[in-house]
Amino acid sequence: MLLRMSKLFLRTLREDPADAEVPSHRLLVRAGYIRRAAPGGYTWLPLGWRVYRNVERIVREEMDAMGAQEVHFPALLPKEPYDKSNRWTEYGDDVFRVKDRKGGDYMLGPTHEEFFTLLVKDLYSSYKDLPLWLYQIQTKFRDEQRPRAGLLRGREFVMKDSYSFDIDDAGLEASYNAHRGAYIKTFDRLGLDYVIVSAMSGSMGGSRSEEFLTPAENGEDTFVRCTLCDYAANTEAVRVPAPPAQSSDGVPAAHVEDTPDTPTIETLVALANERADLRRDDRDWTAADTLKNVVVKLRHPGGKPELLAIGLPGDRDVDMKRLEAQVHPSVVEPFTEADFDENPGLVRGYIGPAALGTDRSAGVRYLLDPRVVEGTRWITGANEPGRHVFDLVVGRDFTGDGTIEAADVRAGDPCPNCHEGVLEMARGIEMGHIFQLGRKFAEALDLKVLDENGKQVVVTMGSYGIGVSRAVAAIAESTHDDLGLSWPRAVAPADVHVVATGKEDAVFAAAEKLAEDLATVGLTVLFDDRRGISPGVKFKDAELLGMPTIAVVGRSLADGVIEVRDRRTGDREDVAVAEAAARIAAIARP
RNA sequence: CGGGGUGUAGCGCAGCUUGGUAGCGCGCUGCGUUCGGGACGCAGAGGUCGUGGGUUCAAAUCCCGCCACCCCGACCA
Repeated sequence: MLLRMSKLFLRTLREDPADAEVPSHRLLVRAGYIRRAAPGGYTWLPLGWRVYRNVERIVREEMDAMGAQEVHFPALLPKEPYDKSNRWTEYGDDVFRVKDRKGGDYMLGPTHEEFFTLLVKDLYSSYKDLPLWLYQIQTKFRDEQRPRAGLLRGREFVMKDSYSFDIDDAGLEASYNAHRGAYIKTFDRLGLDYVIVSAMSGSMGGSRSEEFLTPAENGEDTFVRCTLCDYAANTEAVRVPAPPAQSSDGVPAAHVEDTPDTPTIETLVALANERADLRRDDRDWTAADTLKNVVVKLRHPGGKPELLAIGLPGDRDVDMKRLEAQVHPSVVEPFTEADFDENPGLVRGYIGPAALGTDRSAGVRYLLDPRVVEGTRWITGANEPGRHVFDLVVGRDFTGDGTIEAADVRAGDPCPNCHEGVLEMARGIEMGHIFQLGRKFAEALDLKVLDENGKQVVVTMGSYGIGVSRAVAAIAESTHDDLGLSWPRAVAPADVHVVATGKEDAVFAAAEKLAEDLATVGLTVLFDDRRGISPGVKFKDAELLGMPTIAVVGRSLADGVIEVRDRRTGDREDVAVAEAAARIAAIARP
């Protein structure tokens, strides 16, 4: 394959596009790989499409290699199957909904669990047919609140989604592990650095779930990993280890104190340490001794609002993403000034457990942070302006309706796995997500098969995704340098970039021969055969475009040599003209 | 969803305060020179100034609505 730049549909930009912030977006546009066509939608140009197809091919090869079978669904999907899984409602504003001329409801598929389930139900009915692994590579649509960063978060993107169907949990575990292995091979081949982290299953329900994250400053996912053991998790999935229950023996009875002008945790702690009658003997009070009660509104998919109070140590904040992951598919809304007016039982700044709990007058569900265990003593609001309760003990003086993982996770927190190391935080781009769905969809859509005893058994499913178009951006993000893109060989739009410099016909003839020789042995060659372009421009373009090997035919041809450069390392070697093609082929196909 | 900023030629920007014939650089076309690190001269092409309405003799410029893009925020009791 020979791509002549004199004919290639390509225009590189000398300056960065103004609307692109992250490097992958900036460089893919500047280098002429993609163009924005719609909010959150991009057109692939010839070089970009070649990268995309390489990524897609690798993903497909690994799926085929593991024994999954490729199918292809429409992107335009009717409503009915989603009614049965309740996701027509649960998706809320995140999906594009359209109507046909008769007024029938459709959505542009954001994912396809229901349809895969129905397809299998349509054709299979015996345990002998399982396990079954199906996948597709499909355009998905999601009406993101804020598309950003080019291909990293678009409203239209390509995803490889696959689904496993098994007769029992052991089968699901095996299918899950098979996918996990295939993903490791896929991301290794793509040249992507990645971390496998424990994850929340989100809208899919189900149990075990892991994400493949590519570490990147511009990533949208925050994850933690242990400095000692191999624990890694998305912050949303972190389970805070609950300390052991404590004895409340010797803790004085709860007592209400006047604490004027203490609307915040800081002012409350300061006052408690200043006043002789409140001071602790052994140490100063800290924010961690206070129990903060945060009230939010939950909007359930049907539309019903519910009040939820979260009790957590005063030195922690509620992490909205963690909270939303816990309450999904309900949506969290802030508790506003107007809401306080409507709920006189809740005193702004002084909310305490006495008013909270489903059995109390305010009727607010009250969930506690796991650290707030039986026997711990707290300073908290007394439900009156300017008054707080001291020595309020969990279990003795109040209980919650349950626990919730909504407090923020911080670097330095103890590791939930080994309990010895501490957590460090990093950001990453979600490249893949695998999870065990269990029987949720099969039950909702009635996917059953006969087992060996002739009994109907609900099938258990797994669901596995790779962001194919996102991977192009993630690879660009993690491999570029100051000069431009720098593709791994496996996905580069061409194996080698042959640059002819100068004006001598002999140079262009030699470059032409080299390019053709390389193409003949099966390499894809990007050939800069443009006349009248100064060498500096060609070199800059070659670096921006990022082919892994650059062959310069120019001045040194007079000495019988061609210069071969490695884009990544910058290493240069002079190779005799006669050996150039063989040498380059050896580099490109080691 | 809230706040801020921006929208003028393919790209990057000026012009807007103070309304009066739409500009600069890059890129693009032609001719000539140059030819190993984003060359130069001369001559050109290219814009319903995001969009819809309003004010005005006159709107890129002033007012209102909408759309898009970028950034920040979303609870801290």
